[in-house]
Amino acid sequence: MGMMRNRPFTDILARLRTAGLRPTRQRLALGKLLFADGNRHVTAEMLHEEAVDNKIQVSLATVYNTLNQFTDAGLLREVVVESGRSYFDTNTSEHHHIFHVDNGALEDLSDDSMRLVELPVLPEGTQLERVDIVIRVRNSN
Amino acid sequence: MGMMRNRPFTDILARLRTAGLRPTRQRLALGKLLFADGNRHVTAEMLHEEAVDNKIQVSLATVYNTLNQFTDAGLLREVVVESGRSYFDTNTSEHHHIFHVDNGALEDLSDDSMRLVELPVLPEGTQLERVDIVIRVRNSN
DNA sequence: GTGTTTGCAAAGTGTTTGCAATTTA
DNA sequence: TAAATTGCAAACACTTTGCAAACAC
Repeated sequence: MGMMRNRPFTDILARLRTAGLRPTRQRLALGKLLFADGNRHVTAEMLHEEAVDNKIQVSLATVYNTLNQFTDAGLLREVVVESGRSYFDTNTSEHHHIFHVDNGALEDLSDDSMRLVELPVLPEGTQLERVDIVIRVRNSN
Repeated sequence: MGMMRNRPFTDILARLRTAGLRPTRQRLALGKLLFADGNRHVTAEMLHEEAVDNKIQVSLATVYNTLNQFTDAGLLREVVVESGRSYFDTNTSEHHHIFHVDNGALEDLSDDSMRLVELPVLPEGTQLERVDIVIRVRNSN
């Protein structure tokens, strides 16, 4: 039972080690914020603000670097919904998104609620990297 | 037959008028580049370069402004495939895209080659704005 | 100790904006 | 001539980078 308490932290330590990233104070703290509470979608700005609010001393540049390193290591996935802002998703499995254009909120979509009938024929000499589906919604009032 | 030659230009003049945009030299020239040859996907930078190559005197700022005005007027549609770069599509009907991650090329997908089984249930209080599907491919060698 | 990571500030992208000069109607 | 548009340069938002100081192992 007591072990449960520490699982997130321990988990992150292991994740970083596996990814070949030194578990520095900043990476551990950011990882804790990112992975402790299930699926999250954050921008660098959002995560930095959250870190500051939690009295974690880390620069915005390091947040950017960390998000990119986590993404390269497969711990995060980048989601493109708006030009000029990068979102990072803690859910790296294949799935799609709902994007709220009014407030910039992004949520996962359970994969089974939606699926493509069939993939189109890909252009000659290309291979599929991934299919991105974004359902864009706005407040209906 | 002779009339065919001028159709694109005349068409653009009419489009601009309908959209309430004064048909200035720059807008007409950019519109001609955009709409003369069927469906195109351009960034501001690309269109500006093309204009310069065609001896059309227009500033990059005006290209940006024009692309935004055309988009607001429904003559273009913005497509988000990469954070940090905006693409504009001359095809404003409902359709999806193939994005070549290696070279940044973007192409339309015929709508019938692909379709969603069903839309997910939208969050309470929201309405659908649009569904964006991007098939990301890379060179397979 | 050695190599890695951090933080800052500076530089880099892509895009928007203020305003005087120009153009359109 | 009145109102809209252009072009430039400056400002912007977001992101990356160079390098000295701090840190991990």
